[in-house]
Amino acid sequence: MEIRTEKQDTLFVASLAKGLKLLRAFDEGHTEMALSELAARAGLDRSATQRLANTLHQQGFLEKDPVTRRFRPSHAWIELAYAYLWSDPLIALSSPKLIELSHQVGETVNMSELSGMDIVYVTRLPSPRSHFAATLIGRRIPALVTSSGRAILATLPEEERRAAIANWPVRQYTPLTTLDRGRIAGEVAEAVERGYSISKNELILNEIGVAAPILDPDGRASAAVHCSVSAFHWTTDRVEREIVPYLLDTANGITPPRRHR
Amino acid sequence: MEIRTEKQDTLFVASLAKGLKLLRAFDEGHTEMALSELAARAGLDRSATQRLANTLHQQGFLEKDPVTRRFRPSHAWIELAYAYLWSDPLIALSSPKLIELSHQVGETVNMSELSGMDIVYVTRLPSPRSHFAATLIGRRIPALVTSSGRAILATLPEEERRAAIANWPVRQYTPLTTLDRGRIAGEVAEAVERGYSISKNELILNEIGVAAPILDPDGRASAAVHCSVSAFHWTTDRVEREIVPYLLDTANGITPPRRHR
DNA sequence: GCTGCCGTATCATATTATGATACTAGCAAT
DNA sequence: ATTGCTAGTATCATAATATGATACGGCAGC
Repeated sequence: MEIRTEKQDTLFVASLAKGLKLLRAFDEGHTEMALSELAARAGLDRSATQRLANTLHQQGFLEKDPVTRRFRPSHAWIELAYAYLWSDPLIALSSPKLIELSHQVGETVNMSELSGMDIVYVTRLPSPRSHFAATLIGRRIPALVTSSGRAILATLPEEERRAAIANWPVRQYTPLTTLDRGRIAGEVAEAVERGYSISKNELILNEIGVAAPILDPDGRASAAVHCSVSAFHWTTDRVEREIVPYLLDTANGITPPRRHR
Repeated sequence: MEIRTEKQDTLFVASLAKGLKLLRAFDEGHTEMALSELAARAGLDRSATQRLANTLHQQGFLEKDPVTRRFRPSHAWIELAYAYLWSDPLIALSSPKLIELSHQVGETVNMSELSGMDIVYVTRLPSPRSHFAATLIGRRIPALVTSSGRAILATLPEEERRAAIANWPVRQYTPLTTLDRGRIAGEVAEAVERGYSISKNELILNEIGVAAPILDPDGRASAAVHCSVSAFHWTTDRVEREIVPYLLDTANGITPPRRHR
C-alpha cells in the first residue's frame, strides 16, 4: 500500500488520506478530470478512486458532470477558504489597511504568508491591469523567487536565513527568474538593510514586485504586504519613491498576535 | 454508525466522509477547536476524531497548535479555493469586467453563484467601507434573502420560481430581513420586470444591495453581479441612476459557457 | 492534595475497505 | 454495420483496516 512513510499506524486513516490526495489532484492545469485521469494523478487504482470519488461527490466535495462524467471542484472548496480566512487573525487585522493602501497607490495589492518553504497569497486586491492568476487567492510559490518571500526571510536570524537560501526550492517562471542562489542571497541581504524587497521579471515578464514584511511581536515576519505593478508604467525608482513609503507604513501598521511555534 | 442515509454501500467510504465532517465543523464561529470540541461538533466519538484529525494534520489539512493542542484550518484550505477558482470558467470570464465595474462605481463589487438554495460569493472587490465578512469569498447565504439570489431566481421559469419562493430557506440577518415570502415574491416579480434586483437592510443594517443576473446561453442565470453600498451615502434612487446602468452592462457583457444540467 | 477533564496510547475484534474481475456503454477505426 | 478499444460501473469474497472501549498521564481548578 505504502501511503505512509513512517511507522505511524493506529492513528492514521489511510482512506481519508487517499481521499485528500484526490482533492489535491486538482490544480490550475487540471480543473476537471475523468475517473481514470483522477486515478492516475492521485496514484490510486481505479477501484479506490471510484469509491472515494463517489463518496466525495455525494458529500458535496466534488461536482460530477452528468454527461461527461468528469469531476470538478465544488463550492465546498471555496467555503473552506471562507473558514480559513476567518481562522487567520491576520486577515481581519490587515483588511482595512490593505484596502486603504490599494486606494493610495492605485495598483494591485496582495498579502501573502509563509507556508513551509513557499508563500501563499491570502489577500488580493487587483487593479485594472492585473494578470489573471494574480487576482486569485491561494496561489503557492517558492518563497525564494518572490519579493514577499525574500522580505520575510530577511527578518529571520542569519542562521535560518542562510539555510533557507541554500536549500529552499526555486523554480523558473519566466526566462528571467533568478535561480542563482548567490544573487538571491544578495537580494535578501538588501532587504535586510532596507526593510523591503523589490524584484522584477521574476514571476511574470515586465512585472515589478515590492514587498514589506509584517513583523511579529518578536521581530520575525511570517507574512508580507506586496504591490505588483507593470514595468511599462513604472520604474523601480518611481516605485521606491511613490509606493514604498505607503507600503512600509501599511506593513508596520499591522501587528499580528503572538503565536506558538 | 448511521452516516449514510440510503443503501449506497460498497462505493461509499465512511472514514472519508467522517474526515470531511471534521473539515465542515469549522466556520466563522469556530475557527479553532480542541479535540473534544471538534468531536462534539462533528458528531463523532473521541477515538475516531483523534485518528481522523491526526491524519488530517499529518496530511497538511489541519494546523495543530503545539501548546494548546487546538486544531485550525491550514493553508491547504485556501489552496483548494485556488483550484476551484481555476475550475470555474466564470471567474476568468468575469474578472476584468468586475474590476472595471469596481473602478467605475467606486463601491464594493461582488459576484455570486447559485449553489443549491443558497448563493455563494466567488469574487469580492471591497471598497474602503466594506464590512469585514463582505470582503471574504466563500460565504454562503440563503438565496431568497439576497438581491443576487432574487435576481437569479427572476430568470427561472415561473414554475421553478414559484416553488423556490415557497420552499427555499430564509434566515434573519438583521431585524429588517424580509422573511415574509409574499414580499419576497414581490421583489422577485419586480426583478423579472426590471432585469435587476435591489434590496435594503437585508444582510446588514444600512446596506443597499443591487444585483443583475448573468445569463446563460439559454436565458437562465446561475450567477449574478452585485454591488453593495452604504445607505448613509446612497439612496436607492441614486443607486438606480448611477450604478444600475454600469451593473447591467457588466452582467450582460459576461456570457458563461453552456453547461450540462 | 484531590478531582475531573482532556489529550494520548494500546489492543483485540469484526466491520469495513479492498482490488480483482466481470459487465456495459460509448466511440473509433475498419 | 461490425469489431475492438477505452472508460465508467457494479459485484464479491477476503483479510486488512478501522474501530471504539479502555487505560494512562498531565494539567487546571477546587
